[in-house]
Amino acid sequence: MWLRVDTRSHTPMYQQIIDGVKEQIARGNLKPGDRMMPVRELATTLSLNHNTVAKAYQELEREQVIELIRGRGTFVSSQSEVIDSENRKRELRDAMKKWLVDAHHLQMSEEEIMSMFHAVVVELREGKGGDML
Amino acid sequence: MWLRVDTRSHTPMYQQIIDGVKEQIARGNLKPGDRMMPVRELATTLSLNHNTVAKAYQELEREQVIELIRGRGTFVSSQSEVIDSENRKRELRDAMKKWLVDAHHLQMSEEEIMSMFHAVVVELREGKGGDML
DNA sequence: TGATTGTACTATATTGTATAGTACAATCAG
DNA sequence: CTGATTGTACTATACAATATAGTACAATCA
Repeated sequence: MWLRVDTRSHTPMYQQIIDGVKEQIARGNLKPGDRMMPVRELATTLSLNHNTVAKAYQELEREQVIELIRGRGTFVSSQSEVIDSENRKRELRDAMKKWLVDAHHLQMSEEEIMSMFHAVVVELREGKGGDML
Repeated sequence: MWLRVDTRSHTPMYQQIIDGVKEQIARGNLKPGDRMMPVRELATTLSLNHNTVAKAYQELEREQVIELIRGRGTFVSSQSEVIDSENRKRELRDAMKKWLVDAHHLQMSEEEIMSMFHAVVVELREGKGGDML
């Protein structure tokens, strides 16, 4: 079906859910208005506690990626974000810097870095067959 | 002088030290053979416990970025890494994917993404005036 | 009404992070 | 050799983040 979490990973499970949902939206596998799995159902599917899933969903709502409606369910937001974009772009820029520093430490040339960058761009642009959600 | 840590940040202080040292090496402000601050001195400078700094240094040594010599001090490694590069490149690729998904969620166009990417590359290439170390 | 769904608690356990203090070992300058 | 410096290695402690478990409540809808 869809999302997988890695229990052994160092990144928290609720964070993995957040990342996975965002990725599926980015891939177009989840579209605005789509209804998502209920917290309890996703929890049992992933062998997690429903509170953990709820935490992920609530963070996604805080970021305006999804909308939580009690009694009805969870839906992908129609205008996923827009807000807060300046702050988040600054964070993005910092993340990119850190990424490049690590790449430099791997002695990657600018050409190597560029080609890896483009490869991932292409993978995301056409690869609907993701392995996450 | 050099490195700063943000106590309120969610990223661990020892991790901030690791990132900062790597960045300074990437910038060329720290060169192979350079002697680094002793753990106790850096600890008091940053108002941290010496064990926290030692942990950061030991992780940097594990990654072969620096060399720790008891009684003498800490030195930037002459051949900083090379090892383990395949695994680390895979991690890098994953990080890049996550980054691009986030960028997509900020509704950044490929052109915007590219220009941010290049801006950071240039900043790292010529910007000796970093604010970290 | 009854099932489903999100929400909100409390309690508990585990892990990562960081501090504090102490002690030891290797190195080097004097 | 002495003494200071430096990295290393413990123990103990505290705190926060993460996750589980269980329960209960509120809104929605068939």
